[in-house]
Amino acid sequence: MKATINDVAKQAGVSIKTVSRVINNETSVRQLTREKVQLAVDELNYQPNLSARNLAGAKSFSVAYIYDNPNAYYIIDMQGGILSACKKQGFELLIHPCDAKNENITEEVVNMVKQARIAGLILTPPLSEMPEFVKSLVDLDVKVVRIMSGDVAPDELSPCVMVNDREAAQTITQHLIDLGHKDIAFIAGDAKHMSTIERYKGYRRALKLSDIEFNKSLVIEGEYSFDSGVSGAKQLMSTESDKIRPTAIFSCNDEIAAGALFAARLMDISIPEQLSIVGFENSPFSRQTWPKLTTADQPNGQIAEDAANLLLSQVRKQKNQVTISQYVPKLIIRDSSAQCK
Amino acid sequence: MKATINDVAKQAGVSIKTVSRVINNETSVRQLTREKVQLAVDELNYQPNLSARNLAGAKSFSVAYIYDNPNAYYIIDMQGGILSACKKQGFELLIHPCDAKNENITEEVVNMVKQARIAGLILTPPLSEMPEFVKSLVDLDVKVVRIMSGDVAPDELSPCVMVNDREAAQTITQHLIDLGHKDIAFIAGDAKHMSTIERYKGYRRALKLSDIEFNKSLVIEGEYSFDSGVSGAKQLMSTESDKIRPTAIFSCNDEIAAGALFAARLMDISIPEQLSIVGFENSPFSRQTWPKLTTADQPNGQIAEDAANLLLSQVRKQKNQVTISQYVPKLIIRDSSAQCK
DNA sequence: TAAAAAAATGACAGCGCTGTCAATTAATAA
DNA sequence: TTATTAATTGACAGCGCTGTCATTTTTTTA
Repeated sequence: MKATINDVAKQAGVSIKTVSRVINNETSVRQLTREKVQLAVDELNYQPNLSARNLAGAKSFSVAYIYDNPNAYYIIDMQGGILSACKKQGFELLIHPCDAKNENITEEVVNMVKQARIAGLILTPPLSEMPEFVKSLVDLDVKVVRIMSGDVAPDELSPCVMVNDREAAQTITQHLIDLGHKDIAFIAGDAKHMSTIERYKGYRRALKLSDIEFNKSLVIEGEYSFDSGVSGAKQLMSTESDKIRPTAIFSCNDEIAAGALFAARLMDISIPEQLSIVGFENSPFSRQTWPKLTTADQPNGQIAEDAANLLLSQVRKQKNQVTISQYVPKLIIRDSSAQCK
Repeated sequence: MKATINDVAKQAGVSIKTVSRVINNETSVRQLTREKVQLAVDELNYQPNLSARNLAGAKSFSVAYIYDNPNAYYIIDMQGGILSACKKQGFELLIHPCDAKNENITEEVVNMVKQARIAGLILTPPLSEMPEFVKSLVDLDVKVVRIMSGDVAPDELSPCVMVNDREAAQTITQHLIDLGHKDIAFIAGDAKHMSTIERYKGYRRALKLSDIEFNKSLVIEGEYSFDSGVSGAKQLMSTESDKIRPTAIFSCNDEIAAGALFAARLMDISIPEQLSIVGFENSPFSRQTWPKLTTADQPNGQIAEDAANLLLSQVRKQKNQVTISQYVPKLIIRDSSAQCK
């Protein structure tokens, strides 16, 4: 039924070993031979059997995506991107959801890597931001690529694809400043997340560059949740006598922004007329609020595919082809931000 | 390093074939022998090599989840449930996102099934609701289990796990009726989706059972989107002279409900005082609106695990163990529905 | 032109398991 | 008890591929 390496060898008039060499892109095959084999491969629509390869070979053709993230859209996008890269290169993708807070997570993942003879791993936050965990994996005989928040890799543990939240946050804050806002509040996400820290840094830098005095009372600690946005905005917009009320709020993600939006409405503050609110992430969410959120978008699928390609080139010990290793989320101006009056 | 079947055989003092029999749970192994082998398996923490099994055996240990659904939360839940069942039974899960509207989808999936020697497939809406597509797959040498909306399987093509949207919709409508509502509107999701049809049926039945006259002008055709909710609600609540304005809206899912919620607020209609709005699905979404949505919840992870277990028992040709094959989403009363005044 | 070195190719074992079928052992019938 | 049948076990090939190493062919050097 399905063509095997034997069929190809016969068709091309060479030994199966030569076919193997061609499909593995090894050197030391004459150009002419290579073409003959390639022709047979195409004619028979031959695709090597993954099980056989994994069984016979020293290296494996399986990589895994380990994830723990409450944001399903993020995961799906990432997964799709990784899968796309794997498919193109004839690799198989295993997925492994897990709980970053679980004490035994390292053991769990190490076991799974050994058990399934996994050649490479892709890690996204928060897992990619756990150095001990990453270390344990890198020490294994497995390649790792991390997707992280920041401008450069924080260490040498593994190659990284960076998402420059800082710069994006600076841009989005600048957008508010350009609209004439001076009293710009910041509702933070989980303090432990790199993305929160980076976005905060970008916010601060934008203020500084425009010589706007930083006001600590405008910064609210929070977490990446709707409720955090609600309570944050309430706190910020309360009409206590001596407090500065912001004219704009930078929410650390769209969920927080949505919460802030609602709080505002509860308090009869019209958006964006009386208050500008911006989010971050461009989740589907941000298009379903009213008004639609100004936010920052990152091409998660693309980032993931990039990371996967990077991983696969590692696994195959190819010379690293050029890789864009930093992405800057892009400002998307929608309806929740407006000129400061 | 990792224990193989040979190690186990040596340790247990039997042939590898006998070990194979034990791990495959075949009959015709003496109880005593079975225990000896099991002991060795446990001691060595032996786990059979999937690649070898797939290569050697007639049957494969890979199943796939084919999906096309805009709702990432749904996919992630399903995926998690399936994965959990697979892991427990030593199967491998491949995932395959695809586009149901793609003309070549059948060919694409058939190829992938053949290529990867897949033993079984899980299908969710909308793919599970495409009879031709399902037929093509069933004709292959592959088991299929579908998750669908309805009370009983619509055909004999494959086993199904049913989600009884109709009954749930009836319950949720009844909830509105119990609150004194009589003019209950219905904003539909995509007309092609079984779930829309079923939910509509449930809505109609509830009205009928309470002898409430059905009013066609209270039914709005729509799709599963926020915008559909916005425009639907606007249309329903417009103050044209001769139209009946509903006191409650049944939205076909939470996204529509969120849209309706916003439209209501735009029109200065307070929820739930002047208008009750209910959703369906219990998406994370529904907790992030204000007020929080009354909705119907289905345990997607559980449903998926169920479906996967059903599939695996098929694949392994075991006698079907008992399976719950119908789930009824459960009413969750939150803040968006209240007594009719 | 012959010898040495390098490049290209192939023969073959074996990865860890399952399927087939033969051999052994236990259970039952005569 | 012995013959017959059934239950249990094992020997061995082979799934489709890669790794090793030997062989052949080509290229380079003397």
